[in-house]
Amino acid sequence: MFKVIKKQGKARRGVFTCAHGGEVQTPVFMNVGTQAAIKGGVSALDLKEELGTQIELSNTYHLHLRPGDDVVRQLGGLHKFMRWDGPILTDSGGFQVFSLAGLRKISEEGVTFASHLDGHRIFMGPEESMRIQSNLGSDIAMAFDECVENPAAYDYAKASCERTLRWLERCKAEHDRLNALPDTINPQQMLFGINQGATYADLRAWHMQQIAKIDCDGFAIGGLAVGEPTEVMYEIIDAVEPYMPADKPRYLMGVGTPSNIIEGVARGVDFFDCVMPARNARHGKLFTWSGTLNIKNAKYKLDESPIDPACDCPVCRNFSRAYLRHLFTAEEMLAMRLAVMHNLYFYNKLTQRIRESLDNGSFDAFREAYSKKLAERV
RNA sequence: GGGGGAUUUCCCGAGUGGCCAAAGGGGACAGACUGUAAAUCUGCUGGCAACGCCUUCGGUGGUUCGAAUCCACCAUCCCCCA
Repeated sequence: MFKVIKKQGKARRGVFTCAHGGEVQTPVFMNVGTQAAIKGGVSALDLKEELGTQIELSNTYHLHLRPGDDVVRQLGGLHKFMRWDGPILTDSGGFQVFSLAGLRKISEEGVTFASHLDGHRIFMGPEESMRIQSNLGSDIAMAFDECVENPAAYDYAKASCERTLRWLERCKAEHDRLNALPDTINPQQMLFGINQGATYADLRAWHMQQIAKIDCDGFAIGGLAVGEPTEVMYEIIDAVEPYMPADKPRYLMGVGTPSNIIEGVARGVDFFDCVMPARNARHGKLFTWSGTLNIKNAKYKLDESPIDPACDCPVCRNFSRAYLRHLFTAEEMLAMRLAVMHNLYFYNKLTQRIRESLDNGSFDAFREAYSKKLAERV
């Protein structure tokens, strides 16, 4: 269930309702916990109590491998397993078709992976992905797609997105069947379709029109931020957006930087997710309201100020840059935990401020003030 | 007192006549990261008016066209025998 409550240009302020956790305010940034954990030592309790997280995202391929979706099902589903009672979106494994390109083979039926853990063969097609996600009991299941690396040859991109369309039809049928079973973990699980077509506007538009005919609960733009320049990504969003159903949520998968998110909202996107805040945090790159900084830099050795004086996250309220830098230098695991907490809080706060600006009609001013600034170096 | 071994660029440690400003680690410094095979990966680490020059392998003085590498003495440290 999704409702747009306010618009400014193409930007949308909305409310999305899930079986777990009730309402999600959009635009929203989903916090990535691939293996049912936020990397860097952050738990669902931190997400709930400290970081302002609305939705958590986990991964079908990774949880199928370990601990096994059958195990998660026996333990009562992903929500209970990881102690997160808010909404969960599961990615389908389609991204692994891209990220594990050297370890898989694609056919019409689906994809055969060589496990990145031990090399054993795993077959995942649309039906398998839906069954795994049903076992996980997530609130939103993503369709099984092929995420194609950019740049891609036109003919390949065309054949691939045609196949992804056929896969979506199979996903939809299997998803409906699974939701209707009496012992389904989450019978209210929703399904989002995914648009593909590489960097070709005509393929993107055609594909979007086709998948829009299938009764999904939302639609995603996939296959972006995978090699193409940022400007091309924006052009593709602009090319696809007119064909995305206005009454359903739009999700730009795997994106992105704070600026990407602001620009995505300006182009009509409601949902985002990205590993960037967590991964960059683990590597010492932190986001602030005046740009990014690398906390490992020598210049912070004696800096008693917080990471960001304009931030009120638990880390900035308590710890200095000098302390954070020391923790990184000494390779204390607390360094990663604190850094990840700060960056996730920042991203969640970013979308909160975007929502507030949409509520009071000042989104254009917000975009003007921050879109470029957040990409600068402090 | 006698015998043997060692001293290398921030640290450890290769190098025993020219291909050596000197391998390889570490550390330091800096960068990358976009639906997570990432607590990972990359670059850089004597100086300069830099396609070349200058200084540097414990110190001083030699041998040689040429020395971190060979010789002499000195300094410091380690081991063995008294």
